[in-house]
Amino acid sequence: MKYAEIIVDNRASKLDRPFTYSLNGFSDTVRVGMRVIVPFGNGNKPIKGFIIRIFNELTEEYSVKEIIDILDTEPLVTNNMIELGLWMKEKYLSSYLDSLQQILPPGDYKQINTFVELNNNYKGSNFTENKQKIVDYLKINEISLLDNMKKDIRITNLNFYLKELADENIINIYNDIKATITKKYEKWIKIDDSIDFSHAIEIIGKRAKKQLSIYKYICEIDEIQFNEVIKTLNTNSTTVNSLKDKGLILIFDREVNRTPIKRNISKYNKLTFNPDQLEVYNEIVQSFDKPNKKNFLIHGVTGSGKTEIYLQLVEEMLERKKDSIILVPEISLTPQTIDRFVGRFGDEVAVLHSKLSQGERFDQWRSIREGRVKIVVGARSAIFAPTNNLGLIIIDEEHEDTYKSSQNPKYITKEVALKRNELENATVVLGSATPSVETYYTTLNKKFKLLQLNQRATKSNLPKVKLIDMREQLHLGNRSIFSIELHKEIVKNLENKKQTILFLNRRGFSSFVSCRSCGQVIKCTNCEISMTYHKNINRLRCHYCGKTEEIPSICPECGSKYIKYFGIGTERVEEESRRLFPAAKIVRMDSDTTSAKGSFDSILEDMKDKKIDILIGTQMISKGLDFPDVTLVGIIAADTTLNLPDYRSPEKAFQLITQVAGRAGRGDTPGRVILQTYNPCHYSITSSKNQNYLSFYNTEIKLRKEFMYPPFINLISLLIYGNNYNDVKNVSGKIYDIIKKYFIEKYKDTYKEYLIGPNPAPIERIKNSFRWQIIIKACDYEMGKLKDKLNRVCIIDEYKIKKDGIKISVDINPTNML
DNA sequence: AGCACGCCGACT
DNA sequence: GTCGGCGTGCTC
Repeated sequence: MKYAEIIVDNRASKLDRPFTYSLNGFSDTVRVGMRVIVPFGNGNKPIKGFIIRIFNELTEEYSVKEIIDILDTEPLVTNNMIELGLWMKEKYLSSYLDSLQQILPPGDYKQINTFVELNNNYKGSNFTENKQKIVDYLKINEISLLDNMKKDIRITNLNFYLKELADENIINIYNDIKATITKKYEKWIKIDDSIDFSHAIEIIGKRAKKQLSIYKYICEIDEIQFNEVIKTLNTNSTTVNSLKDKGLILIFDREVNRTPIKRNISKYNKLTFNPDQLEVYNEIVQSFDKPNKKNFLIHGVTGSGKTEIYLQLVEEMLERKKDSIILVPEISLTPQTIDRFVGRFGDEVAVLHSKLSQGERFDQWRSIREGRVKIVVGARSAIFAPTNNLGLIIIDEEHEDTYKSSQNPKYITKEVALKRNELENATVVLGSATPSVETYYTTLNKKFKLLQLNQRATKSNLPKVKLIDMREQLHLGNRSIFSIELHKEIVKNLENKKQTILFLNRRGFSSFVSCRSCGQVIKCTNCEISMTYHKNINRLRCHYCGKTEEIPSICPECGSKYIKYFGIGTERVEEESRRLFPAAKIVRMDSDTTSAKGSFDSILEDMKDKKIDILIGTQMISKGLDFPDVTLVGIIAADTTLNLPDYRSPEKAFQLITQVAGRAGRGDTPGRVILQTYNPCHYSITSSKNQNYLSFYNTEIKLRKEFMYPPFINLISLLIYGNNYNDVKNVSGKIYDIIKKYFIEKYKDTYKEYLIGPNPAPIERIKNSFRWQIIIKACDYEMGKLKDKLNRVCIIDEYKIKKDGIKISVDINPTNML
């Protein structure tokens, strides 16, 4: 007899474990990776399940049920991918379902429905009241979906009565798999013109205020997507539907274009390597033929031509009939990057990025699974691309935060890539101008082979960086956001018809607003975060929950009139630039100006065509952009990232400055960088001035060792959050006490160095949710035991400490500790 | 998370 | 005897 371990499709944490079923009649056809329908629970409700293991002998005695049906004719994914998913579950303490979701095809394209109908030749009457209700319902509705039935007749134990009726042969119950059409249509709304406005207002009535505002809104724009109305007006489908019921709007289906943006991408021709590039390339290619594959880190300065190496490695893979996955951070998944791969390899590339619709994503996934494309370019989740014969994984800009998933499973892409390689015997190549401290450390410890590119590919020199101490500017009487030097350089650049990039890692106009009389800072009422002034909407905005608010004219705390704006954002930089350089063409690029689809691309297009003199932006402009006419980069305030309460902030500051500086002087004219700071002596700043990675690394790694931070130790962050402050605090305390026992045993009275908390998180409240934190420091060898403990305390909730509305997030080696 | 079971109290 | 309400415990 054969049995299968099945993960059942139910999000309850208590059900997140394998259940064993007998395969019985399906033994021959069923395989690991297929979905099945199984009877579950007391009522044997048919639900979906996913097979993760098949075996022959039952080791424990318990009654097993038989599976009802198989949903797939072929496994959805390979065994390797399932193993990868199960590995992630252990590694990052996530649920089975969350981990498997990553490796399964995007979206659920089949649904199971249970139907109920009256038996044609049923006889009988004199039912008890509840049974009569059911029979009456079925007389009207004929074949009914069980789910709908439950909504319509509210009887407790409905299933019990249904079962009795079925046993008495009065009704039939069966389940059916209904293929939901892969999303080709979207719901749209338009106004029914046959009703004039004033009449419509009458129909809506005085009480339905929300409906009125929706109606007015749609009147203005004529046609709009259903979901968009709900999102922008912050309403729900019921409210919108009631307008439909009143006959005022029409809801119709519109076909969605499933082909991802097909622009005319010109051929991107093969470039000739310089000697450095060739050496790196050869070293990697030679390793392909060796039985024990090596992994590599390419540490190459900005503009050293890493992309061309990637391209030719991929080409080599194609010749070997093997697949490649190229990962890039989402923000550098710009048309520029895509163009290079599509321009070189054409239709053989699948591009996976966050702007794809569900259907597009599914199409791409399938074309990879079916072997129609052999190259995948995408953001972090592309590491799960279902390639058939993987040979190479490239992770570009390896140090980027976006390679750490913020949702469960909170995986680290690099680690997943290494695991995939282990399973499929491929090669991993990491690339960065500023490798993460952890990666560099492991590289020096021989986990990767270090390959260096110290020259720019075009032989242009790295830009000269000039450090400006902004405190001195103040002494000189310059209170502008531009130092005298930066101002001079911009003027010079404008005269020479060269392009300038101004970088500031903060959007909005001013970073906070406070009262000069009492010092009160205006904070978001949902989050414990100071609000940012946005001049274009003339309101305050919270960058965490997005809420906007009027600017108070008097201080809400003390009533004084002296409200003042402090700190600068990109909007302010834009305004100052326009004032100082009225003739220049100035464009600001941050998430406020690029929310509309295509605006990002069009700004880059304008930049390329030299329609822009000064580009102002946030992180968004720090990565991957390659414009030969940018000769000046101004970093308005290098300190913004430096002062965050996170052990990684010096590293992030160094990386950001180096990356931004690298945008300058990529063409023939040498580049200049003006770096304005209030901390000119900080090692992050001085190292980035000289673009000296090693000097930064050597200082940083010493500090990490001294203060016990990764890579010398693992950090585990437990975040306990919920709307009730006391519950959050109490649950945090209880968790802490349980873990404390474990740590005291081990470390006696020094345990507080390894178990920190429970404390309010640096951001105490987000969207009205209170947040407490426990930080654990753990060595590699004790991770297994500790994770098991955490799993039982926080996830399975063995000690029954969870409360309704309280959630716990476990993050193994988080990148974001706020 | 459902769902059934068991117990209790209300209503008939 | 029948039903609803609520607490508890289980799901291969």
